[in-house]
Amino acid sequence: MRAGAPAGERRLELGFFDRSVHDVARELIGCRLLFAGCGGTIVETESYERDDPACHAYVGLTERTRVLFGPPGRAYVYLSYGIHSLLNFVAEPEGDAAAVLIRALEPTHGLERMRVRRGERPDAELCSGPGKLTEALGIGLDHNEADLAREPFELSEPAGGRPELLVGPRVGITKATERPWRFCAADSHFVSRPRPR
DNA sequence: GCCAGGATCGTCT
DNA sequence: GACGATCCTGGCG
Repeated sequence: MRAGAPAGERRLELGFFDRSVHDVARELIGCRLLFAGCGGTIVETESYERDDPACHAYVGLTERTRVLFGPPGRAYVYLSYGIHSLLNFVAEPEGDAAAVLIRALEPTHGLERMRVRRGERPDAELCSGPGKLTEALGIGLDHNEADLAREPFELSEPAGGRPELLVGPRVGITKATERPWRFCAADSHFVSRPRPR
């Protein structure tokens, strides 16, 4: 028995990711993401599909985008602005490139370790952004292509019902900014930017 | 509280 | 050689 999933919680199967990336992004809200025992509840995601100028796979198959075209249920980690590692979950059947960017967590597990990695600051800011949460959890480029169904990842369905969602335009991009593919938990105080309304 | 600017490096042209 | 799916700091009010 590891620390983590209490009895009765369902782990996410790889099949969860083998469908529309937008459905995956929506249903990830409220799920729990742990990495080596650190993490919390997913409260903000964005979806990126292949026919989407903001998606890295828009340019086609390259060494960098290979993982996006690969099987669903893998991690896609890349470096943003030369500084921050951003975590994505690959979705849709093999051959269809798409991914969900994990933008924010409500921290619930491994708080002490996350505070050490992030430095002393309010817990509300531990994981309230895509670069922040990878730093808090200790995720880096080394974890690109990692299998999300295996250690050290641990993904599980919401224990209660799914939270109410807010949907709006994506953040921090310059192309296809109008597509409503950002999903937030309606009642969360841990999102990375003002919630859409 | 808000905003402008800089850090830093993998990837593609 | 340019460009980011970001974050933090400092300056100003």
